[in-house]
Parts: sequence; structure tokens; C-alpha cells
Amino acid sequence: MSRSRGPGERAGLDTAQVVAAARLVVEEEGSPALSLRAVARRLGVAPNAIYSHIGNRDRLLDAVLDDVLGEVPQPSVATVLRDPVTALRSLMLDSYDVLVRHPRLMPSYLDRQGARGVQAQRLGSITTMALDRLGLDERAAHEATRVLIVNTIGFAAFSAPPSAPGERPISAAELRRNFEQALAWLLTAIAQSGPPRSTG
Amino acid sequence: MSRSRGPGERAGLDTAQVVAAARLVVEEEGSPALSLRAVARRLGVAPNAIYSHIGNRDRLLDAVLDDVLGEVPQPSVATVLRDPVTALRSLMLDSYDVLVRHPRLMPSYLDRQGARGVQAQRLGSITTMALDRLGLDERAAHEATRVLIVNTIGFAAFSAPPSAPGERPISAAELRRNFEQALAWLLTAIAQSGPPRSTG
DNA sequence: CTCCTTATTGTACGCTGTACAATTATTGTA
DNA sequence: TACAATAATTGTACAGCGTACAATAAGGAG
Repeated sequence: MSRSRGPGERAGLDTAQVVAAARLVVEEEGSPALSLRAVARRLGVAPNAIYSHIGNRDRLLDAVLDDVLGEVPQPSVATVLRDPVTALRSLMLDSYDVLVRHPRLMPSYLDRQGARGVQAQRLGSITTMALDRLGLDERAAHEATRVLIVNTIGFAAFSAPPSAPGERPISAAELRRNFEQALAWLLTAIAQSGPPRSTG
Repeated sequence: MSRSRGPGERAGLDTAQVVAAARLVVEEEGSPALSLRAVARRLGVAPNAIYSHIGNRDRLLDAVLDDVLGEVPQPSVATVLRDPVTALRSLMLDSYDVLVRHPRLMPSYLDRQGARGVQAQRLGSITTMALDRLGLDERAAHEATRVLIVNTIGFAAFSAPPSAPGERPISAAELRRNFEQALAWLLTAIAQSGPPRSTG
């Protein structure tokens, strides 16, 4: 531990390191334990050192959220064009699986409305592309996107263990089947909402 | 202000008063400002006085959440039995409208998974009743209930103003139409998932 | 080399939840 | 009524939090 560092001496931090450390804190201690001070501790740095790299506690949270979304794999454009519904289904399932690994981060996601970082935009534009392919106009595509996002984040949020330990805490597999069901319902409705495809 | 009260002197609090004060705090200062100390201040009471009535900060939050749900009107049993789909639709719309009035409470709702208090159970059992009427078995009814709840809370959560003020913050009316659309999709799918009604 | 910007520390403030013991009011029991 | 048990409330205290401020040193620009 390099505990001895005077004011002005550099620690060689950058934003990526800060975000990475924050993710470690979240993954090992849960996201209620995500504090600037915990991150700083892990980096062997004074608490306020963080402020040079991210302005704010909220911005740190945003960065972590978006970073997590980076784990969601990218479906190929070819797949999206060939079979938009299947592409949407696996995109949402993949997103769900990633999000479920960070259950206690979910309330923050909704608070920040799905995080508006680069990763979120990446996933958003693929979604919009697939919906466009289904024949939805821009407005309808936006709305459908929101429905899918709400559903995915919402279900992921329900995977957190309940506060009262008395209640049967619904198994992860069960919840995932439930999510798949809802997703299927929504995708069917969305696909039907576009104009009927003439391409047979 | 009765600031002068020695240890042991009663303030005459009860749980309802504490919850009511907490609701006032939330409604006037936003739910991030909901602290035991703020509630205590408003009641003219020492911070730790709250602990006699609710054990915990989380439990206070739960109580507030459930209290808010109390505003959702109860559809009559006759209505539910006559037209379950319409009853479900207006129940969810009413819930949405109530929740939207407390946007910054929504992340907590998801965190506590919709709150398991008496009000939540009241709404839950009406929902289950309607779904049962549609011919869903117990398991299917539970799943459909969860889908509807996730959708409602999720959309309500999106009504909070976004953190980055640059983004166009989507009008309330627009979001509500979007919610109605999603609700219609889900209700259609759910109604079809039950066995076809033989009762003409 | 000198100047400027930037990253980092030390310190400090006010806020938070909550544990603990002391104190008094209320309730139950005889 | 007297007394004991329980419950509600305060005072005090602690560790943690986000973050503002000034001092300091390192790195880059000229």
C-alpha cells in the first residue's frame, strides 16, 4: 500500500480506472456500498481525488451503469435485417442476463432512465434499427423501444432478493421464464403493429 | 414549536403520524430528502424517536410506499367479474396515475419490489381475481400479475425528469399514451392466453 | 528554464442512520 | 391504591457519507 503520498504527488489515475474500481466495489459489496470513499479506498487514494475524473457521485454511477451495458453482445447487422424479431428477442434476453448479474444496480438504472451513455445508445440504435425493419415509423419505433426497455429493466429489477425474508423469493429461473413470456407477448404485438410485410 | 421536552416525556406519536409526516417530506422536498431526521424535524421530535414506531429507515420507506398505493381506487367486484379486462386496464391506469405523482419514489418501489404492504396486497388480489376470471390458472395469474406490475411501475419510473437536462424530457401525456399502448398489448396477450371463454 | 494547468492531499463542514443509556409516561397487576 | 413492567422519548455519541476549499507538487507548453 502506497499510503504515503503528499498533496500534489500523482497517483496516475484515469477515468477508466475509477470506473473499473467502482464496478469492483459494486460487484463485491453491493451497490448500496458504492461510495466515493469506498472507490477511493480501493484505489489507495484520497476520497476527493475522484472529483478530478468524474465530477460527481451521480456521474460515477452513470458511468458504472453504462459500463455494465458494455457486456451486452452486439447482434450482427445481417441478423437484425434478416430476422428482426429474433434479433430483438436475443438482444433483450442478453440485456436481461447482464442486468440480472447486478440486481442492486437496477433501481439506479430506472432512476437514471436506463443510462444515456454510449453503450446505452449503442443498444438503443440497434433496437430502433430492428423495429424500423419491422415497418414501424420513427415515432412507433421509439415507443416500442421504450416498452421493451421498461420491461427488461423492470424484470431485472425484480431479481433482487426481497427485503422481507419470509416471502418465497421466486427462483431466478422462474423469473426468467416469466420475463421471456412477457417479451414474447410484446414482440408479437409489436410485430403486428407494423404494416403487414409483403416480403414473403 | 414545543422544542422543550425532556427524556421520557411523551410526544403522543403513532405510526400513522410518522408515515404522514414522511409523505409530506417526500411530496414537498422530494424523496431523496426523505431522512429520519427530516421527518423528526417536521414532527418536532428527536430523530431517534422514530425508531419506536418503525424499526428502520427502510421500513419507513416501505410504509410510505404502501401508503401512496392507498390512493388507488378499488374497482367493484361486480365490475371485475363482468369485464375483467376493462377492470384490469383501469386498475393499472389508476395505479400509473397515482405513481406518476411520486416519480422520485419509483426507484424505491422497484427496490422493494412493489412494496408488500396491505395496500399492495389489496391491489394484487384484485388483479389475481380478474385474471382468474379470464381463465388463467393460479400460476399463470401470478406471472401475468408480475408482468402488469413491472410494466406499470417501470413506466411510472420513466416519468421522473432526466438527469441530463439537454435531452428532450418526453412529455407526460406522450409517456402516458405509450404506457396505454403497452398495457393494451399485454392485456390482449393475457386475455388470449386463457382458455377461450365458452360463456357467450 | 519558467509558467500554467491539472491531479492529488489535508482538512473541514454538515449531513446521514442508528446504537446506547438515562428518563419518564403509560399500562397491567395485586 | 401502590408497585412493577413496558414503552416512548431524549441526549449523546459514533462512524460514515458527499463535497467544498486551499495548499502542494507533478506534467506539459512556451
